[in-house]
Amino acid sequence: MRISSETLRTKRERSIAVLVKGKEIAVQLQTLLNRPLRNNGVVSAEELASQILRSFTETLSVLSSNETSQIDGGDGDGDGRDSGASASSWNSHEKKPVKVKDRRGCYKRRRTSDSTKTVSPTMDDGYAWRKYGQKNILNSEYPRCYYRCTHKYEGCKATKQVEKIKNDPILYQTTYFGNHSCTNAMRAPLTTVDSDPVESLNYLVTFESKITLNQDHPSYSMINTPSAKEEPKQDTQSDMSDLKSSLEDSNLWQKIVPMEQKSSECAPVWDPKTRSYDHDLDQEVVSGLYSCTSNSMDDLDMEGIYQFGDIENFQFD
DNA sequence: GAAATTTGACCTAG
DNA sequence: CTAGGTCAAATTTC
Repeated sequence: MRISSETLRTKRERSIAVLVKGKEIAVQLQTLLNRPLRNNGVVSAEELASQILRSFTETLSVLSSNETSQIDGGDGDGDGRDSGASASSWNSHEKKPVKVKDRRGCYKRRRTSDSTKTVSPTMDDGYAWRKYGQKNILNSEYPRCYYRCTHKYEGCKATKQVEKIKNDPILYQTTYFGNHSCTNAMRAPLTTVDSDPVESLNYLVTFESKITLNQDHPSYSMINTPSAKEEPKQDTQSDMSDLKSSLEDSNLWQKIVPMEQKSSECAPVWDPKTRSYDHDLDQEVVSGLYSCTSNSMDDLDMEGIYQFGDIENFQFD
Protein backbone atom coordinates (compact mmCIF):
# COMPACT_ATOMS: atom_id res chain seq x y z
CA MET A 1 0.00 0.00 0.00
CA ARG A 2 1.33 3.38 -0.97
CA ILE A 3 0.79 6.64 0.74
CA SER A 4 -1.02 9.25 -1.26
CA SER A 5 0.87 12.41 -2.00
CA GLU A 6 -1.90 14.33 -0.31
CA THR A 7 -1.36 12.41 2.91
CA LEU A 8 2.33 13.13 2.69
CA ARG A 9 1.72 16.80 2.17
CA THR A 10 -0.55 16.89 5.17
CA LYS A 11 2.10 15.22 7.26
CA ARG A 12 4.68 17.72 6.10
CA GLU A 13 2.45 20.62 6.88
CA ARG A 14 1.68 19.29 10.29
CA SER A 15 5.33 18.63 10.93
CA ILE A 16 6.32 22.10 9.87
CA ALA A 17 3.60 23.68 11.93
CA VAL A 18 4.61 21.82 15.06
CA LEU A 19 8.30 22.50 14.50
CA VAL A 20 7.65 26.18 13.98
CA LYS A 21 5.74 26.23 17.20
CA GLY A 22 8.68 24.50 18.84
CA LYS A 23 10.96 27.16 17.53
CA GLU A 24 8.85 29.90 19.00
CA ILE A 25 8.79 28.21 22.37
CA ALA A 26 12.53 27.62 22.20
CA VAL A 27 13.09 31.31 21.60
CA GLN A 28 10.98 32.11 24.62
CA LEU A 29 12.94 29.62 26.63
CA GLN A 30 16.18 31.14 25.50
CA THR A 31 15.00 34.53 26.61
CA LEU A 32 14.14 33.10 29.98
CA LEU A 33 17.40 31.27 30.37
CA ASN A 34 19.41 34.33 29.53
CA ARG A 35 18.00 36.00 32.59
CA PRO A 36 19.31 34.93 35.97
CA LEU A 37 16.00 35.04 37.82
CA ARG A 38 13.26 32.58 37.33
CA ASN A 39 9.59 33.18 36.79
CA ASN A 40 9.97 36.57 35.25
CA GLY A 41 7.50 35.58 32.60
CA VAL A 42 4.10 34.07 32.66
CA VAL A 43 5.38 30.64 31.75
CA SER A 44 8.16 28.87 33.59
CA ALA A 45 11.28 27.64 31.85
CA GLU A 46 10.36 24.10 32.82
CA GLU A 47 7.02 24.36 31.17
CA LEU A 48 8.47 25.88 28.04
CA ALA A 49 11.02 23.14 27.78
CA SER A 50 8.33 20.59 28.25
CA GLN A 51 6.24 22.18 25.52
CA ILE A 52 9.22 22.03 23.20
CA LEU A 53 9.64 18.40 23.94
CA ARG A 54 6.04 17.68 23.14
CA SER A 55 6.14 19.63 19.91
CA PHE A 56 9.13 17.74 18.70
CA THR A 57 7.88 14.43 19.97
CA GLU A 58 4.64 14.90 18.06
CA THR A 59 6.55 15.78 14.95
CA LEU A 60 8.77 12.78 15.24
CA SER A 61 5.73 10.66 15.76
CA VAL A 62 4.14 12.02 12.60
CA LEU A 63 7.29 11.64 10.56
CA SER A 64 8.04 8.17 11.74
CA SER A 65 4.58 6.71 11.57
CA ASN A 66 3.61 4.42 8.77
CA GLU A 67 0.62 5.59 6.84
CA THR A 68 -2.26 5.68 9.27
CA SER A 69 0.07 4.82 12.12
CA GLN A 70 -2.68 2.82 13.62
CA ILE A 71 -1.26 0.25 15.90
CA ASP A 72 -3.12 -2.87 16.68
CA GLY A 73 -6.34 -1.10 16.35
CA GLY A 74 -8.54 -4.11 15.93
CA ASP A 75 -9.68 -6.49 18.51
CA GLY A 76 -8.60 -5.00 21.73
CA ASP A 77 -4.91 -5.93 21.78
CA GLY A 78 -5.37 -8.66 24.28
CA ASP A 79 -5.05 -6.47 27.28
CA GLY A 80 -8.66 -5.63 27.56
CA ARG A 81 -9.31 -7.56 30.69
CA ASP A 82 -10.46 -5.80 33.75
CA SER A 83 -8.02 -6.03 36.57
CA GLY A 84 -10.65 -5.60 39.17
CA ALA A 85 -12.09 -9.02 39.84
CA SER A 86 -9.31 -11.23 40.97
CA ALA A 87 -10.24 -14.50 42.52
CA SER A 88 -7.99 -14.74 45.50
CA SER A 89 -5.68 -17.63 45.05
CA TRP A 90 -3.02 -17.35 47.67
CA ASN A 91 -2.76 -19.20 50.89
CA SER A 92 -2.14 -16.68 53.65
CA HIS A 93 0.82 -18.56 55.08
CA GLU A 94 2.50 -20.15 52.12
CA LYS A 95 3.88 -18.20 49.26
CA LYS A 96 2.29 -20.57 46.84
CA PRO A 97 -0.92 -20.28 44.99
CA VAL A 98 -3.57 -22.57 46.39
CA LYS A 99 -5.28 -22.65 43.07
CA VAL A 100 -4.09 -21.32 39.79
CA LYS A 101 -6.26 -18.59 38.37
CA ASP A 102 -7.87 -19.39 35.13
CA ARG A 103 -6.34 -16.81 32.85
CA ARG A 104 -6.11 -18.94 29.77
CA GLY A 105 -6.74 -16.94 26.68
CA CYS A 106 -7.10 -13.80 28.68
CA TYR A 107 -4.68 -11.86 26.51
CA LYS A 108 -2.94 -12.06 23.21
CA ARG A 109 0.73 -11.66 22.80
CA ARG A 110 1.57 -8.47 21.05
CA ARG A 111 2.90 -8.53 17.53
CA THR A 112 6.44 -7.31 17.26
CA SER A 113 5.72 -5.08 14.31
CA ASP A 114 3.92 -1.75 14.47
CA SER A 115 6.32 -0.34 16.95
CA THR A 116 8.49 2.72 17.05
CA LYS A 117 11.91 2.68 18.61
CA THR A 118 13.74 5.64 20.01
CA VAL A 119 17.04 6.07 21.75
CA SER A 120 17.42 8.64 24.45
CA PRO A 121 19.62 9.43 27.43
CA THR A 122 16.53 9.67 29.58
CA MET A 123 13.58 7.37 30.03
CA ASP A 124 11.15 10.20 30.36
CA ASP A 125 9.16 11.37 27.37
CA GLY A 126 6.54 13.65 28.86
CA TYR A 127 3.92 11.00 29.39
CA ALA A 128 2.97 9.31 32.59
CA TRP A 129 3.86 5.63 32.54
CA ARG A 130 3.30 2.87 35.01
CA LYS A 131 5.65 -0.03 35.18
CA TYR A 132 3.98 -3.41 35.05
CA GLY A 133 6.80 -5.80 34.50
CA GLN A 134 10.46 -6.45 34.01
CA LYS A 135 12.21 -9.30 32.29
CA ASN A 136 15.72 -10.45 31.71
CA ILE A 137 16.15 -10.89 28.00
CA LEU A 138 18.25 -13.60 26.46
CA ASN A 139 21.66 -12.36 25.32
CA SER A 140 20.89 -8.98 26.75
CA GLU A 141 22.96 -7.55 29.53
CA TYR A 142 20.17 -5.42 30.90
CA PRO A 143 16.58 -6.26 31.80
CA ARG A 144 13.70 -4.95 29.76
CA CYS A 145 11.12 -2.91 31.62
CA TYR A 146 7.48 -2.83 30.58
CA TYR A 147 5.38 0.27 31.01
CA ARG A 148 1.81 1.16 30.16
CA CYS A 149 0.13 4.51 30.18
CA THR A 150 -1.05 5.62 33.61
CA HIS A 151 -4.40 6.33 31.97
CA LYS A 152 -4.89 2.77 30.82
CA TYR A 153 -8.16 2.51 32.67
CA GLU A 154 -9.40 5.60 30.92
CA GLY A 155 -8.88 3.80 27.67
CA CYS A 156 -5.34 4.70 26.70
CA LYS A 157 -3.62 1.66 25.25
CA ALA A 158 -0.13 3.04 24.82
CA THR A 159 2.66 0.88 26.17
CA LYS A 160 6.40 1.00 25.95
CA GLN A 161 9.41 -1.15 26.65
CA VAL A 162 12.61 0.35 27.92
CA GLU A 163 16.02 -1.22 28.07
CA LYS A 164 19.54 0.02 28.29
CA ILE A 165 21.65 -0.33 25.20
CA LYS A 166 24.28 -2.96 25.53
CA ASN A 167 27.11 -1.01 23.93
CA ASP A 168 26.01 2.32 25.27
CA PRO A 169 24.38 1.83 28.65
CA ILE A 170 23.93 5.51 29.32
CA LEU A 171 21.28 5.42 26.64
CA TYR A 172 17.88 3.85 26.81
CA GLN A 173 16.19 2.23 23.88
CA THR A 174 12.45 2.71 24.13
CA THR A 175 10.00 0.81 22.00
CA TYR A 176 6.53 2.31 21.82
CA PHE A 177 3.40 0.33 21.08
CA GLY A 178 0.04 1.86 20.46
CA ASN A 179 -0.97 5.48 20.47
CA HIS A 180 -1.93 7.61 23.41
CA SER A 181 -5.64 8.14 23.37
CA CYS A 182 -5.42 10.17 26.53
CA THR A 183 -5.62 13.91 25.95
CA ASN A 184 -3.08 16.51 26.96
CA ALA A 185 -5.12 17.28 29.99
CA MET A 186 -4.83 13.69 31.04
CA ARG A 187 -1.09 13.61 30.73
CA ALA A 188 1.17 13.58 33.65
CA PRO A 189 1.35 16.84 35.53
CA LEU A 190 4.71 18.50 35.18
CA THR A 191 5.72 17.64 38.66
CA THR A 192 7.95 14.71 38.00
CA VAL A 193 11.03 14.91 35.90
CA ASP A 194 9.41 17.56 33.78
CA SER A 195 9.85 20.02 36.54
CA ASP A 196 13.59 19.85 36.55
CA PRO A 197 15.11 22.56 34.45
CA VAL A 198 18.10 20.40 33.76
CA GLU A 199 15.95 17.48 32.90
CA SER A 200 13.99 19.69 30.60
CA LEU A 201 17.17 20.62 28.84
CA ASN A 202 17.80 16.98 28.59
CA TYR A 203 14.67 16.75 26.50
CA LEU A 204 16.27 18.92 23.90
CA VAL A 205 19.16 16.58 23.85
CA THR A 206 16.79 13.66 23.68
CA PHE A 207 15.16 15.11 20.64
CA GLU A 208 18.49 15.60 19.02
CA SER A 209 19.64 12.16 19.88
CA LYS A 210 16.66 10.66 18.19
CA ILE A 211 17.15 12.17 14.82
CA THR A 212 20.81 12.56 14.16
CA LEU A 213 24.04 10.72 13.80
CA ASN A 214 22.31 7.79 12.34
CA GLN A 215 25.25 6.50 10.43
CA ASP A 216 28.12 7.46 12.66
CA HIS A 217 26.58 6.20 15.81
CA PRO A 218 23.88 3.66 15.41
CA SER A 219 22.65 4.28 18.91
CA TYR A 220 21.62 7.82 18.21
CA SER A 221 18.80 7.17 15.91
CA MET A 222 15.12 7.04 15.67
CA ILE A 223 14.01 3.88 14.11
CA ASN A 224 10.65 3.04 12.78
CA THR A 225 10.43 -0.69 12.73
CA PRO A 226 8.11 -2.06 10.13
CA SER A 227 9.48 -5.46 11.12
CA ALA A 228 12.64 -6.77 9.64
CA LYS A 229 11.03 -8.54 6.73
CA GLU A 230 8.88 -5.67 5.62
CA GLU A 231 10.09 -3.53 2.79
CA PRO A 232 10.91 0.03 3.68
CA LYS A 233 8.22 2.52 2.81
CA GLN A 234 10.13 4.53 0.29
CA ASP A 235 8.06 7.66 0.49
CA THR A 236 8.19 8.19 4.20
CA GLN A 237 11.70 6.91 4.50
CA SER A 238 13.06 9.43 2.08
CA ASP A 239 11.18 12.22 3.76
CA MET A 240 12.57 11.21 7.07
CA SER A 241 16.11 11.04 5.79
CA ASP A 242 15.71 14.46 4.20
CA LEU A 243 14.69 15.93 7.48
CA LYS A 244 17.35 14.03 9.33
CA SER A 245 20.14 15.18 7.08
CA SER A 246 18.93 18.71 7.37
CA LEU A 247 18.97 18.54 11.11
CA GLU A 248 22.28 16.77 11.24
CA ASP A 249 23.85 19.97 10.06
CA SER A 250 23.00 21.59 13.32
CA ASN A 251 25.24 19.12 15.10
CA LEU A 252 23.50 19.94 18.32
CA TRP A 253 24.48 16.90 20.23
CA GLN A 254 28.06 17.98 20.49
CA LYS A 255 27.24 21.64 20.95
CA ILE A 256 24.69 21.43 23.69
CA VAL A 257 25.98 18.56 25.74
CA PRO A 258 29.63 18.63 26.68
CA MET A 259 29.35 15.23 28.31
CA GLU A 260 33.09 14.95 28.71
CA GLN A 261 33.12 18.07 30.77
CA LYS A 262 31.33 16.40 33.61
CA SER A 263 32.41 18.35 36.65
CA SER A 264 31.52 17.34 40.14
CA GLU A 265 31.75 20.87 41.54
CA CYS A 266 28.73 21.98 39.60
CA ALA A 267 25.65 21.96 41.74
CA PRO A 268 22.13 21.46 40.55
CA VAL A 269 20.07 24.55 40.26
CA TRP A 270 16.92 23.21 41.83
CA ASP A 271 16.11 22.06 45.31
CA PRO A 272 17.68 18.66 45.79
CA LYS A 273 15.29 17.85 48.61
CA THR A 274 12.36 17.73 46.33
CA ARG A 275 14.05 15.69 43.66
CA SER A 276 16.71 13.09 43.61
CA TYR A 277 18.12 11.07 40.84
CA ASP A 278 17.23 7.58 41.61
CA HIS A 279 19.74 5.93 39.41
CA ASP A 280 23.27 6.69 38.58
CA LEU A 281 22.89 6.66 34.84
CA ASP A 282 20.62 9.64 34.91
CA GLN A 283 23.03 11.20 37.30
CA GLU A 284 25.78 10.84 34.81
CA VAL A 285 23.83 12.25 31.98
CA VAL A 286 22.53 15.15 33.95
CA SER A 287 25.80 15.98 35.59
CA GLY A 288 27.12 16.57 32.13
CA LEU A 289 24.48 19.18 31.84
CA TYR A 290 25.28 20.78 35.14
CA SER A 291 28.29 22.28 33.52
CA CYS A 292 25.96 23.94 31.10
CA THR A 293 23.81 25.48 33.73
CA SER A 294 26.22 26.37 36.48
CA ASN A 295 28.27 29.15 34.95
CA SER A 296 25.18 30.98 33.92
CA MET A 297 23.96 29.89 30.58
CA ASP A 298 27.04 31.19 28.83
CA ASP A 299 28.46 27.73 28.60
CA LEU A 300 25.50 26.61 26.65
CA ASP A 301 25.85 27.24 23.00
CA MET A 302 22.54 28.80 22.25
CA GLU A 303 23.40 28.85 18.61
CA GLY A 304 22.61 25.21 18.66
CA ILE A 305 19.15 25.95 19.93
CA TYR A 306 18.74 28.65 17.32
CA GLN A 307 19.38 26.00 14.79
CA PHE A 308 16.29 24.18 15.85
CA GLY A 309 14.61 27.18 14.38
CA ASP A 310 16.24 26.63 11.06
CA ILE A 311 13.93 23.72 10.68
CA GLU A 312 11.42 26.32 9.68
CA ASN A 313 13.50 27.14 6.64
CA PHE A 314 13.92 23.58 5.68
CA GLN A 315 12.59 22.93 2.22
CA PHE A 316 10.75 19.81 1.40
CA ASP A 317 11.18 18.76 -2.15
C1' DG B 1 -4.35 4.81 52.49
C1' DA B 2 -3.49 5.31 47.70
C1' DA B 3 -0.39 4.85 44.10
C1' DA B 4 3.66 2.85 42.21
C1' DT B 5 6.96 -0.84 41.91
C1' DT B 6 8.64 -5.55 42.39
C1' DT B 7 8.53 -10.15 41.27
C1' DG B 8 7.16 -14.88 40.39
C1' DA B 9 3.63 -17.24 37.94
C1' DC B 10 0.95 -17.58 34.01
C1' DC B 11 0.28 -17.54 29.13
C1' DT B 12 1.22 -17.53 24.10
C1' DA B 13 3.73 -16.67 19.58
C1' DG B 14 7.17 -18.49 17.10
C1' DC C 1 9.60 -26.05 23.98
C1' DT C 2 11.25 -21.57 25.04
C1' DA C 3 11.61 -16.63 25.24
C1' DG C 4 9.22 -12.93 26.16
C1' DG C 5 4.81 -10.28 27.39
C1' DT C 6 1.34 -9.76 31.01
C1' DC C 7 -0.98 -10.39 35.38
C1' DA C 8 -1.64 -9.53 40.07
C1' DA C 9 -0.32 -10.19 45.07
C1' DA C 10 3.09 -8.40 47.92
C1' DT C 11 5.89 -4.76 49.00
C1' DT C 12 7.50 -0.11 48.95
C1' DT C 13 6.97 4.77 48.63
C1' DC C 14 4.77 9.01 49.34
